[in-house]
Amino acid sequence: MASTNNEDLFKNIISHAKEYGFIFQSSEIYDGLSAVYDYGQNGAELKKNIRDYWWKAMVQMNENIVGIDASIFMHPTTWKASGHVDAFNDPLVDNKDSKKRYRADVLIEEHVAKIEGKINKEVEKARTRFADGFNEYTFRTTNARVLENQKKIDDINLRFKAALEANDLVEVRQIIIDLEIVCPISGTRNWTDVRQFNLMFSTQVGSVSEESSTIYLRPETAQGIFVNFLNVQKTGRMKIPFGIAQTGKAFRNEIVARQFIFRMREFEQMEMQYFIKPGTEMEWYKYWKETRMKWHRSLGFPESKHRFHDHLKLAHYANAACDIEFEFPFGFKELEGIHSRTDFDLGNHEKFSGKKLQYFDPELDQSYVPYVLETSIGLDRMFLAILSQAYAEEKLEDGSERVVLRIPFFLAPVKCAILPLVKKDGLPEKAREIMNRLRFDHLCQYEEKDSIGKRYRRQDAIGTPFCITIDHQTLEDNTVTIRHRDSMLQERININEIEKILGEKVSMRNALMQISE
RNA sequence: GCGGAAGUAGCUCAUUUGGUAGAGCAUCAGCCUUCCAAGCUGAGGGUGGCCGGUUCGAGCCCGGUCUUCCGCUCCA
Repeated sequence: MASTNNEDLFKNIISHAKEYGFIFQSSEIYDGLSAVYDYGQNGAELKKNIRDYWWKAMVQMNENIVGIDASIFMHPTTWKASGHVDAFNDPLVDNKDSKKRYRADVLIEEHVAKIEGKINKEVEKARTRFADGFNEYTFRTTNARVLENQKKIDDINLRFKAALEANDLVEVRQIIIDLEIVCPISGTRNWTDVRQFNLMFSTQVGSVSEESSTIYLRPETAQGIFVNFLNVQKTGRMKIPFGIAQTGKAFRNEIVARQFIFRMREFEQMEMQYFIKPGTEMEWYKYWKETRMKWHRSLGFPESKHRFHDHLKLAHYANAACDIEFEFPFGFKELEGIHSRTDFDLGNHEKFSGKKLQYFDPELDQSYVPYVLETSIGLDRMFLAILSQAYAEEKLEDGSERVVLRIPFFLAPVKCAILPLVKKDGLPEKAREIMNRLRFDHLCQYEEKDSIGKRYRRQDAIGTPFCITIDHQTLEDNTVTIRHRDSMLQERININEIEKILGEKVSMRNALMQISE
């Protein structure tokens, strides 16, 4: 049972998640559906609590951030404007010998880079030869070998661009063959056809197929915010800088979707788009990097578990971008992205919709398209991060073992278990009384079956922070024991103190205070 | 998608040249009443992932298919 390495550990976490009602595979009775998962009774609670914590940290704690809930269906032009129709298509090609898959555009770009390398070598050689009298510009524009290579590059780029624009995949393959590009692994030119993978799911609107039109399930929630920028700004009388937050499902037809709920075809995002004055983006980029990292750190996990990863290669819409990575059992992986999106999105929506999406800045006495700073976190990934960090297999002093989920108290699915020590002598009745008081504020569980030790372990396994046990002494002096999940220690307290203690311990308040410092 | 491994009860696994499926834990009922899992008695639960082939006979051999895990790749 005990995990000896990270691979075992991850497997055990997955089994634990299923065994205790956190995550089930979708449509399991039909053999499941690849890369789609369902949240069970405890998973749904944990997920909701994470979402709530994010929402409160972003919307409730910031006067200038408001939340919306946009639809999953959007006008198809949205995705032309956002660049997803074009940029989310990767032409892929396999080498039949090495069985490795490559992006066709990357193969061609790398080939071009090689030729550029040749040119640079030529330039450097000349520089040493001519010493002081060397003029790089003249050399680059007159040297025969340089010109020849430069023409090669220009020709390739021209041909490749034309092929992409015409969506001519046969031509893309022909380019690879003509350039005699070989697979770095096998060294052969034995390529399959180039295939296109559209990462957006499409469906039909309209009941009759002839009248229907194709629309997409959104691949990101952000566009629902951009198209509502003016609605919210005007009706909320928002002044720049201000933010719009949203949580919701998004869909991507991943070629390879794996690693449990880390990469799913249907997933939930928590995004906030912060609208700012152009030119201030680096300032806000820095601010939100720090602010979002604080949020992650407020969960009390070891500092070494999080790190920033700055993007060198930027997406089509960004001028600066980084990830907050978390060390999952399978390594450091992206949890949240922070992107400076410039005016790319609003600018394009202006272009495609013909509507002005601008903000009048009274200080500057002029209108502009705001710049956007995005924070985008995967809720399911956050769930997995918390689950894998919380999961612990412990060896106790008496030699026995327990599995405990050390979930931060305020995120735990069940906050408190009410346990009569035995199933008679009026203890169940007393326990029910307490349960009926606590249920107004917290999700509690009442359990009377099995030995008390077994019941404690079951609560540990789902991460319940507190167990209230009613024993014979309770009937005499109105006291109970409260047992702490992490230390397994017990205290005897008066029944009237339970609500206060529990209220303080499981409150989100402490964490929120930590991030607003 | 490609390559490798795997799929038998809710979970972990057994059934060894192919002869019509078993254990522990879990679940449920009853007994016991005990502050950190594994006390006693009994019960339910499987068309062996699915489809097909070989065979008198397939959980076991063969083919296909689905799903999961690992590697390649991408992203939240």
